[in-house]
Amino acid sequence: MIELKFPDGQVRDYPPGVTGREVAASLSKSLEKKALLVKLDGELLDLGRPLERGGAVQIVTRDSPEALEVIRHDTAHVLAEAVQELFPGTQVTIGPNVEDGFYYDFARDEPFSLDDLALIEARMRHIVDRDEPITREVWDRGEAIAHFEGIGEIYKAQIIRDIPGEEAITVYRQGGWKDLCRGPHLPSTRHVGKAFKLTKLAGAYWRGDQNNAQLQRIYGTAWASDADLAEHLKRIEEAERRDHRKIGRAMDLFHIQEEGRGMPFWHPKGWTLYRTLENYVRRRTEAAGYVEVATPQILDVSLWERSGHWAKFHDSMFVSETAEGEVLAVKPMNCPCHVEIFRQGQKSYRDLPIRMMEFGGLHRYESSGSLLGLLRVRRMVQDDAHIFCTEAQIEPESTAFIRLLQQIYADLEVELHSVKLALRPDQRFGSDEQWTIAEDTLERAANAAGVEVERIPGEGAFYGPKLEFHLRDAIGRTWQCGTLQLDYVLPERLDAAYIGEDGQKHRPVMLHRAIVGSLERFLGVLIEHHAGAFPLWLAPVQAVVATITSEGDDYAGQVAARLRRAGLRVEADLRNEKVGYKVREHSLAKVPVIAVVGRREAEEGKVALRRLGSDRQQVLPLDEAVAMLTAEATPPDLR
RNA sequence: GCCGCCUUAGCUCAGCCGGUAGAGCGGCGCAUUCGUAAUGCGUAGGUCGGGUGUUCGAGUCACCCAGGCGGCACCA
Repeated sequence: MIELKFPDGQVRDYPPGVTGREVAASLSKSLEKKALLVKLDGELLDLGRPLERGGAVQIVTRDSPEALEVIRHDTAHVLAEAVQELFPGTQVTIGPNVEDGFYYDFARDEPFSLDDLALIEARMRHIVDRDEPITREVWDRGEAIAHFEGIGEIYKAQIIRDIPGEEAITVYRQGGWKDLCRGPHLPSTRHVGKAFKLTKLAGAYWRGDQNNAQLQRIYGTAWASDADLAEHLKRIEEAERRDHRKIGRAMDLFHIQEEGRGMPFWHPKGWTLYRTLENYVRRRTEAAGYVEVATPQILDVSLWERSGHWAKFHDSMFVSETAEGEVLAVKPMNCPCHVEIFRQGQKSYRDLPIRMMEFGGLHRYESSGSLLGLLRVRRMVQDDAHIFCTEAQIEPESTAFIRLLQQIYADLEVELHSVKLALRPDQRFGSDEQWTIAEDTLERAANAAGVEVERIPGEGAFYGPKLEFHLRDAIGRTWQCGTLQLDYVLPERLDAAYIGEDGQKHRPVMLHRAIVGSLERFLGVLIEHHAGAFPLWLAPVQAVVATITSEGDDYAGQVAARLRRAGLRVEADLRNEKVGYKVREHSLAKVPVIAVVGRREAEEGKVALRRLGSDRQQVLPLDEAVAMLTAEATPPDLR
């Protein structure tokens, strides 16, 4: 007998080989009906899988998060079956889950069309209705390869070849259709349900390598219930309305045109926002002990050759040749320039750390397909700084940096999505010991600032590991904004040195760091995060003074002048329009405060304030309103 | 760069099977002075991303190019 322990603490004996289904049935008829999977000691198994040993057992039903993952994965299988029924000759490859859904990559010469998606969805529903039992089989490796090659599934055969020798090869039979899969799966296709939708069509490379064949990826979303699906679709729709490109146009912040792909034109309001952010970051950074510098936009290629960037990145640099035959490269990053400033004169260990900051305008020739609004551009300004320090200063400087970043993100009310630690890449400089120390130092520094990091192998820069601070856009894509990178290489290549306590020359360590990253990208995220409704201190237009009739014009002018003198960005709306119309218009333009003045306010020396998103009014004496708004419009670091 | 889709007035979008373009908002003009998310009337805007082809005739079909979007790849 094997001993199974249930979540409620109950322990029961069962014969070895009992299935999850039988266990569920032994508890209650209704549980047997609802059961989808069984969990044994944390491992999720098919309901029909014989249990050979005892342990903590749990019957998993539709409403559990684990079941949802399996539902999504099974929906991908149903998708694959439907595609192969409809389009014979199409090869299947892989179909993993992603956030909120799944995808499946197919190899087929002819591309799928959007119309095909509807067709495929209909067939998927049909397969769900057919209620095909899903069963697990363990196959011999050689037979499995022969089978999949025999039916022309070369990708599946390839996958089997790459499965480590000790692992079992499992094939799931779904009606008459078979797929190689680790599982687990639902008992039958009926349980997949119909709360799914195919959402997008895309190209994707086999094994993520652009040298390989391009496959066709179909994305879908799947949920445990129709209500969940509907809610998800609604969320997506709402998120799309927060798209910074739409809001940017509606608020007249910026535009991008064909002749300057990836190079935003900032309009007056957008530029006000931009400068407000820039000045805020500048103050916080200076207060943290940085010095600001400015360096050339375009430099002789020899500097980039010395730094090593020319060899590695010249394909993504803008280059110009002069009439005299010099080759100049537009700077893609500031690091070498900062090293050159460091190298001027002689530096002592007493000077370190030197924290050198620049709002550096950069140009990078990013691939055409990667450009995206403000989030991926070819022209950007980074809040770029380099900290030249000693080995011993790396950790405290790193921790201080992360604290500064946390402070700034908190002030801007954005939420950090994740922090990644990009570890040594295959091609790199430096010894393994050096890398181990560098990686561990960054992680310790992060932990000291209360940040948990996610280690990602192979993603580091060639000169050192990096911490990446990721934010999310409206539809959930993540974007690296802040970064902290450890670099032993560039000081060496560009011969940066300081005189140590011992009177000898030493190499400083260089920390590359940015908090908002590129102002363009950060503003893109910020616009989406706030849906254009910025906190008062950031809003490009902070208040509009709106009259009700022309009799309020004089007083409105005085109110606007008072607010402007107090430093607020204010517009007066004296147009001959109904006040309701003005309120609507400025609300749509996301102006945080509308100050309505009519005869009453004029007579009493007051203003009626209306906040964006609220329909209540606050009637205040002008002095009080000015004091209140001024306080609120003060950037967080100046309060 | 690769795959797919899209590209019509300032904006958002409609234009079926090919017969030389419509709406709403916005703009402009006039009237209206009206207390918190759209006052009424009038009026001007486009040759349909660019090009080539098919056709008696193309926004509508085909092809090429460009840009945008969703992915993939890339991201110092």
